[in-house]
Amino acid sequence: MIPAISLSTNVTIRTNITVTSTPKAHKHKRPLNSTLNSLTKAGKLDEALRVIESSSSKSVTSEPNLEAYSLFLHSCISRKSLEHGQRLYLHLLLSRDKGNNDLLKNPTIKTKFITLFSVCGLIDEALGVFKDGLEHELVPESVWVAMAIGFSKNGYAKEALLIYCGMLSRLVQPGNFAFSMALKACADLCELRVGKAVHAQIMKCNEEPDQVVNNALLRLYTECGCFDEVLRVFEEMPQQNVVSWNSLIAGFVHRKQVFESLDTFRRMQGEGIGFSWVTLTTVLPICSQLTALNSGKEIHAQILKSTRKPDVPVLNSLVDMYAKCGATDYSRRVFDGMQSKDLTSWNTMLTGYAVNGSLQKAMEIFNEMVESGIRPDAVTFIALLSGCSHAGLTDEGQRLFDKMKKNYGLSPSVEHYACLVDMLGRAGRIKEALEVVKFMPMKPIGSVWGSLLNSCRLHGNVSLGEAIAEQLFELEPNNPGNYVLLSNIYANAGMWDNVKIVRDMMERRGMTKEAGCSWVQIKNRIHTFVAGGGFEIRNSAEYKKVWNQLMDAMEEIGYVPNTGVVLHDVNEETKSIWLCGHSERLATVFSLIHSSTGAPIRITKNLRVCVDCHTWMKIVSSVTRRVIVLRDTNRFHHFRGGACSCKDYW
DNA sequence: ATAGGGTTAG
Repeated sequence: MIPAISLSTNVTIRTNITVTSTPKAHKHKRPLNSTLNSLTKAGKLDEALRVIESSSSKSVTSEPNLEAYSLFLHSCISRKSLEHGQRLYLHLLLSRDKGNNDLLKNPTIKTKFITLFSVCGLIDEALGVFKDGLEHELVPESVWVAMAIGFSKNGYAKEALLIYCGMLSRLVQPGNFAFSMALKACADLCELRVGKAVHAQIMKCNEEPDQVVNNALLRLYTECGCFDEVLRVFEEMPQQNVVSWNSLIAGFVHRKQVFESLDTFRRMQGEGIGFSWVTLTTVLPICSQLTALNSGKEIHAQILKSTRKPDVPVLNSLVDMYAKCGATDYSRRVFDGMQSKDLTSWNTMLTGYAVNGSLQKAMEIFNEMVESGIRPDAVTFIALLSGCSHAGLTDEGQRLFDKMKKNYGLSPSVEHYACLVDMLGRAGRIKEALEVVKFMPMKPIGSVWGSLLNSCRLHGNVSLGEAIAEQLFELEPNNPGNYVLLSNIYANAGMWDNVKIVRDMMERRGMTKEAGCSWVQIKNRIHTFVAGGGFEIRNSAEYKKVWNQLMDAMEEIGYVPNTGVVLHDVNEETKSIWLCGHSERLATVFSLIHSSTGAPIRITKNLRVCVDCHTWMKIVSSVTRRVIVLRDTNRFHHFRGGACSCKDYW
């Protein structure tokens, strides 16, 4: 923890700045400094230190000069070599005690020590250097900025902002460096009010704000959701660079305007700005979200064409993009080609397999990961546990849950307990699931009750479902999904009166079931279908032809629609007509018409797939001999030859 | 010395 910084404001400000004079030129000094500099430049820091340490034993006048120490410290910072820096610090302290020139007072040296300690994570030490003599000297901007950056980089945005305030209270005039640092701190804290105050100071300042300051403003307003301000700063700044454009894209992502963000990315290419790895790590997750495999592949091609080496985060998001498009083979190829991997790389690959139902492969990745010395974290286990849950591997999942604490020292969070409860409930072991809820060390969150409610639906347990729903309605009164689950339970039991009661309750509370919506990317366009809509397409001759062919083939197989999934009390015929209008079916037929033969069809749905559509898709995959990958809110379904990878367990 | 980033859940 950081000690509270006390920056007393009632300090007499001295007008005469203490300038530390550099040691006077001496005939022995030059050779000493040049040896020191060449040792430092060669990276021989140990030898350099020996020269420094022995210099003081001879005579005062042979002390190395400021530039030599500066260069040495610069090298320590870029190598994050704490040890060498600490030894120099000690040396200077001793030298000061002997009454020599106090170089620790020098702003350049001070700045470098603060930076070194903070890049090494020793923020207390950095603060010590900063505070040393703070009361008695007029400290220039650079030192304040270095300290603030130190706090900021170590995750202490509030402290960074306090440093900025301290600087103002000492009447030190902030420049562009200080402004951008302060804006970053405000952005990290979502401190719009302070951020706007800094913006005002910038406008009043004589110095023109540079590109970095403008970009920091862009991020501040993006983070705080002030999109109008983002657009204004973007338009008004004299020149936008990649970072500015990245902020603009992030701004659209923030507002969930995913199509606009993709358009902005395209515009940026059109204007010859190009992209940076950060651009791609902003855009690739959009492709993941949209299952826009074609766009994702295009970006992959850009990466391959680039002469620069992609960094780990870009490749991680590429692995994720392919996985979210249901193409784990591609993910694996990228993953295997990575020269260095971090924890996220492993988690992403593992999660990709888990959500696509390849739990065996996920376990293989897990074992490889452990063997190569990477410590799994909480995310690793959430992926594994939810994977086990979906695959129905309850025993394996329970073993992992125990192993998590015993072998890896990770105490399970609510989310891990939610997975465990889900796993037991799905397997029909609802009593055990309830026991877990009773004895878990924290209060259950909505998702825990939610998964229990879903288990009641899967296993037709009406009375328990009612009890759980009551809890849930209190906890999450405005989540329509919970009401839909309860009415599903009633509908499956044929209790149509109760279905109506739930529906009326929803209406009274002003809630509507989210409309089913599916989409698919064909070439570069994403086509969206809403349940019961898409009439222009459904009335086309092409659509009718394909639809009728499918219906004939299905009738031959003996498919009968399962109308139980339609929750409204209408006659059987209307119910089956409504089923035909389910969005995933519209998207499927559309894809059959417009995609190239042989290629898998990839559809994404905003809700859970309904039982009847699931059956329907299995048959379509069989009669058309096409692979259909359907991603719903829960998991992936890979339909192939009449069967689904989820083994009807979801 | 200053601005921009990726993974998990019913």
